[in-house]
Amino acid sequence: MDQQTQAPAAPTSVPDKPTVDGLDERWAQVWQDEGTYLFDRTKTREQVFSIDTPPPTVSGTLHVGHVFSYTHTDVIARFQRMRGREVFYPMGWDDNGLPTERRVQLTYGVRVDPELPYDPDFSTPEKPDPKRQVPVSRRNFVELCERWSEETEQLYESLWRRLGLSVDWTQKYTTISATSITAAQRGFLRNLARGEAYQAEAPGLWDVTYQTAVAQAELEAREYPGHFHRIAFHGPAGPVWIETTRPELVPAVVALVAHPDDERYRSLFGSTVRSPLFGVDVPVLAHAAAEPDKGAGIAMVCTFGDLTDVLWWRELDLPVRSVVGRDGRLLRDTPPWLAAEAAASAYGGLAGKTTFSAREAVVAALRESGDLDGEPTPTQRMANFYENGDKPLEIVTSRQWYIRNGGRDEAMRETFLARGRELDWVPGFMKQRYDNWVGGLNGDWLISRQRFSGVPFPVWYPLDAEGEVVHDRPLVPREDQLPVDPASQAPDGYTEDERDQPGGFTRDPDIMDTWATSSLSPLIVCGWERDPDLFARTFPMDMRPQAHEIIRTWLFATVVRSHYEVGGLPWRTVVISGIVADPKRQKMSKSKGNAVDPLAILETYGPDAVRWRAAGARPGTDSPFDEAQMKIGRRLAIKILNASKFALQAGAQERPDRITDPLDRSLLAMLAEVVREATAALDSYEYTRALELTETFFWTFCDDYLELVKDRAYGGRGEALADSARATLAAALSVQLRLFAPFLPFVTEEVWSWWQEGSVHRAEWPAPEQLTALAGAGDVGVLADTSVVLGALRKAKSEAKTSMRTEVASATVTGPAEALDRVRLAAADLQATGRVGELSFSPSGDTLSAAVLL
RNA sequence: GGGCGCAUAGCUCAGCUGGUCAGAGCACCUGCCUUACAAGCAGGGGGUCGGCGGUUCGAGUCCGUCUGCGCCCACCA
Repeated sequence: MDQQTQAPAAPTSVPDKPTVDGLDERWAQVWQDEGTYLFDRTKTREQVFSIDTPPPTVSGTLHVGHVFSYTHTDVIARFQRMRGREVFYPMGWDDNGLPTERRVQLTYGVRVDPELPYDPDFSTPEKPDPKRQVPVSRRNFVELCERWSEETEQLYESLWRRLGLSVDWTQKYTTISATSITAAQRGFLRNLARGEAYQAEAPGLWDVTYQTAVAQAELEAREYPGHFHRIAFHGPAGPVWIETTRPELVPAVVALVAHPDDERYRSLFGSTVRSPLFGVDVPVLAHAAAEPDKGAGIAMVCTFGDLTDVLWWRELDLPVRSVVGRDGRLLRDTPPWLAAEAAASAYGGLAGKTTFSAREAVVAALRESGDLDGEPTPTQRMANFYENGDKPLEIVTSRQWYIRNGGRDEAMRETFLARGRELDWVPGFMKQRYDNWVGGLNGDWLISRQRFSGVPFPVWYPLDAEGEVVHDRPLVPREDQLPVDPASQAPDGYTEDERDQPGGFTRDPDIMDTWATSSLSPLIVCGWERDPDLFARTFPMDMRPQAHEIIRTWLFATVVRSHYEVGGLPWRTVVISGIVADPKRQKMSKSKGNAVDPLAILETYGPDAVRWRAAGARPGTDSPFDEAQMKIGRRLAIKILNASKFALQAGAQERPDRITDPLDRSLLAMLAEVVREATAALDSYEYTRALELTETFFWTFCDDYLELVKDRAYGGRGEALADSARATLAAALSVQLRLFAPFLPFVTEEVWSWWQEGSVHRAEWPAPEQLTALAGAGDVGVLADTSVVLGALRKAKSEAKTSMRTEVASATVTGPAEALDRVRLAAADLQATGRVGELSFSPSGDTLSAAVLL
């Protein structure tokens, strides 16, 4: 215990009218000037608490949901810092990839035309028109992405400073920085060298709007209106009717498939039927994945209409007959299997059409040929969409890069499920999401995107004498050459003039998906391969806070990458935040127009109030946003100012040897228990409980203890008893300010500055042992029972509709003898507070109460 | 269709391993200018803990089941 034994000078800087307004700007500045939250990298791994903060994407805006979840993390960070851990708490911005591109397209009204040359004098359109986007060169576009990112990042940082996040801003990172690119390329090269990354040409989900492949984790199933069409195929024994929602794919048919046990079609298995309009002969096959009660029970397999088609194509060894191109239109050239005159002419009317208008054309032709039975019947079906797209995904065959994640390997999947079990999940049930996702993977992780802004694959390919790309001999840089831009740098052994020449080289055209970079966030921030000393002090990290909707992406991908690079988990604990909904329980989003601007809320109520409300939302629990709640937090902050002012003006002094009064000791015994429980709660990330405990105690402290002790502290019963009260006030205030500090950093810092040295945020977290030592044999029951009697006195006055200053002629306390003994210990304080003339005690019954005569 | 979560006062939520657990805050009502705070203080009313079964001496608290709500995943014939 390092309590002072001499009385310190009386506090002199307590304002007459304390206010919470303006505290945020003042203290944010001080913390920055003093470097209060700078990370001390001389500390060892055991002394460090490291946090893998989610980098918000700069493609959007920060809303109240972000404010809540980042506050949760900050509460933990502040707690750990006060407990003596050196907190490694960097902040990142995700300015990489397609989301940023989308944002830039919309904001500036531009689109990339890779053919255009760079225009150094380009300026964005005055009034962006999403319908008529201005074509710009790739380099101009990437510059616009950077410009957007920088502007947004500054806004984000100022909001976080305003909120009081205790991040070390010197550790800031972005996902498109040279450091991040280097890490992403290094990680990829190592995955490639170890065989964890591979390239394959295969059918995959494709967004025709953005013209890029899309990963399983970015899918979203949505309802999509369509029509069932009943269409005839022609067999030896007459027509075979199938139902389809995609008649435009009839030219791509490769087979009909029914369930092997389906009596209706059993006789057809092995035979051949002819497609309508195009007259292509296709086999009728049996496969267990066919569902007899879906549609007609026999399905038209087109390569490719959906993922089931891909399954049948693979398992039944069917040919590829793609008709939908990357732009979502039917191929302009007539495919070879439609070379016959009638087929070619039928296809001629479809070539170059969108799938939508091709469908209309095919339906008209089928109707005319008599191969359509009845009229199409409307249906709602589920279709896969890219989560940011608005057209259903097509399946297109393309060459892509993958990282093995267990999606095609049972044993590996089990490995990653085991990693999930090693991880400490808060709350525990969120692990289910991870298990569900990993268990349901149906392919490896697609990491390549056919886009412009992002981390390029550090890969070139040789071109043979005919100028054909030799994909199976990729050329890669050495790690010490990273980061590389294969679009402007030539691989070793080649010169730039050999680019795209026969016998020369070409670059890999793709960039990595943003998750391929952000999945390395723990490695990037901890200095993997860049700063081994930092890495040793910070990795594996202690905590990953994140939202539950990105368990399948960010969390899982990070586990995969870390497993490959270091053979272990990237962090010990993941803390999943809930969602902030509007008062009607709708999820907040900008598109719904119900998103609340966090800056306005911060300005109205102050950051402490907003943080208080945020801390009321437990991990993993969704919480409605209710502005009325902010007022309560604000009131708490004001109360802390006023109560502290009173305690200090009453002469609070840290003199532990003076604490002798039973009521004082009772208070400290009670507080010791609060500290014990609050600390345990915070240790297990239950910050809400810690706040509740602290707050409940604080209100008892204000309403009962401060009132009971007022007279004595002012010297009403002599200096010795006054000193006991003053020393108790000092101890209790000091401890409570520290308990509140993680939640209400501004107001606690303000009060701390009135009478203490340094920052409360670098002060030592209170220990229950220190308080129990001060409390001695203090009995929590003394204050508790005295409060009961005080309540009876107040009730009597309240019911008499009279002032609390009213004199009480006499009061008789009744109850169990032990309780009466406890109240006796505080009788003098009770009498002074309640203005009780005659106080008597009469043991009876087992309920403590008081008969009051005004 | 598979999984997870939630259902306790008008509102937002606590109630951990079953026995002072029927609570808190807000809202509401009634009072009080009490020199820390009127953006305050004191007091008060208000719930058969979603329904139905079961285990138990005893169940918001455990089990089953049903209903409703939310989320994650799957679902293009």
